[in-house]
Amino acid sequence: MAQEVRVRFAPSPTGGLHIGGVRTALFNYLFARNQGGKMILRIEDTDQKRYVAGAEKYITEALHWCGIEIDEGPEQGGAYGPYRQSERKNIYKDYALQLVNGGKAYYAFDTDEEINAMRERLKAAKVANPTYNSITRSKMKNSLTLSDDEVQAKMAAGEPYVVRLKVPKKEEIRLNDMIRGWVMVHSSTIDDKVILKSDGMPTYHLANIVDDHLMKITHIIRGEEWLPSAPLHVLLYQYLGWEDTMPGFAHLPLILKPNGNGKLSKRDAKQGGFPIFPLTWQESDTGEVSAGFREQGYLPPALVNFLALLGWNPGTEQELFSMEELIKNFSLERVGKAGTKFDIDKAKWYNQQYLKMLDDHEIAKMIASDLEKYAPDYSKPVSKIVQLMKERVTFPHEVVTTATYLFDSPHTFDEKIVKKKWTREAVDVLIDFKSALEGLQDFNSAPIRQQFEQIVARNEIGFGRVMPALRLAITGEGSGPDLMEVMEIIGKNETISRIEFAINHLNDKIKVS
RNA sequence: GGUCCGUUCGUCUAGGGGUUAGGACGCCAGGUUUUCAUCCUGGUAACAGGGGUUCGAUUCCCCUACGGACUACCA
Repeated sequence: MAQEVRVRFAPSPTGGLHIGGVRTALFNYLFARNQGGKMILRIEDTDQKRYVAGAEKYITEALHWCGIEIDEGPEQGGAYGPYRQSERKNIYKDYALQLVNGGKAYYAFDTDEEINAMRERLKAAKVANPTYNSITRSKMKNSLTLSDDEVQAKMAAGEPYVVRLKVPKKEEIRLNDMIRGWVMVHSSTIDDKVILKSDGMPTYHLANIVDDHLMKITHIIRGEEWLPSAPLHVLLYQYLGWEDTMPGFAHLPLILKPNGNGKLSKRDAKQGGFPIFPLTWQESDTGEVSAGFREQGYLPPALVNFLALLGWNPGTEQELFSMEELIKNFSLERVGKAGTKFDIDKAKWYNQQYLKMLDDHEIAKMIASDLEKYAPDYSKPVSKIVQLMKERVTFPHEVVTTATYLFDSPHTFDEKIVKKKWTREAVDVLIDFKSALEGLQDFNSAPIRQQFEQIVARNEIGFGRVMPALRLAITGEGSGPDLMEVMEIIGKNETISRIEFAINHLNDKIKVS
């Protein structure tokens, strides 16, 4: 029987979850579900200096909002916990020790100053890439150069030390990435990475390998930024004797700036006026707020669909995928290699598509708070407004914000439209139309339209020459949804008084010609 | 600088030794003597460059250019 697929999303709780992280989580999730496997959430909080309170909660909430379900994690528990690395501190130390005892790692006592001095020395000697490595370690203060007694004495004296991996001098390290194929690196280009810090915490490299092994992770799906250190991780698997159960690697392409070069950043989001965080995130120290997709009105399935197609494609011409369809169709083979630019227009398009699929009453629920804000006294059925507006907006709140004239008479009139469309002939028809409305009993869109058509015909004028003026009078704008519906919604009295007001107010602006 | 990864319309991408190089977003035009939006139809627009291999290369190989990531006791 094939082994159960187990993947993990392993963020570091150092702040809000970036959209790239969400996509990584999503791809892990899709792969896991596609394979009938498990999705594990592991919190990588080994750096106490960068720990941000609230970040873990944010991550959990964000994943939940996106519909990414966690099978095992800090909240759910599971057979391989704990799922926070800070709570696993002792485990790592044992493995570090095992590596030292097996001659695969060593203690190092060098201070920052000593390491810097070494780098300066090498730089002066024109060494291309000065690092703590198989060559330089012989000149440093570590358990390879010091006698056992000296090492013991230092440790007994409480001198701080780290554990460094003893990377071989000349060896080829290969790994078969599921997306990129074979990648080969010479060990001489890898430095003797610190695997256990002086505070007793592991670095990413050790913690990652140990946890993935202990948690029986079968596939490591992560961002491309990890590709350069992947060979180091392979080496670690070899040294720990876990090579035969080493997980498969899949390094995802990065998400890049929409225009220009480099990877997507908070700055781009600010400048472009679009979110890159799933939920709004506020920096606890600076108070800086980053907009969230959720708060901007993006629908989770739209974001998920957009993100899934950022780097992956189904190989067909289908564009719209529910989570179930994504799960069914997902495969790592169809993930691209090249970095992808972030295109918010496409995200908006997806949102529009999903918004249209929503029931009116669902949208009505979503805009309740907006309605409260813009029209607290509004008492008519919201479903009418939703019906009228939903096909023309991208975000739920726009149902309210782009049609404020549904709740309040216009305060201003679009100057350009006034200049072009507020004509003598149109105003004359409007006067006629107004008095006709006064006698109209059944004030619904159909009879209103009928009335309007009759008057237009009677005046022997084109529909299009009056309509813009009427719209201007009713809404103050030059464009919008079906006007007859708008008049029905605002009601007879309001309609008449708006037409009246416009005629008086714009009297001296009538276009003659 | 070094190591590694990458490069098809403006963007996301399909394809793959012989194709009118396909789709989507965006943009433009038409349907529309009622605008805007939706919708439908159509249009615009791409194989980074140079060498090979081959009857034939966008596809395979090499080089160059460009882009990206990494190069911490951060993940």
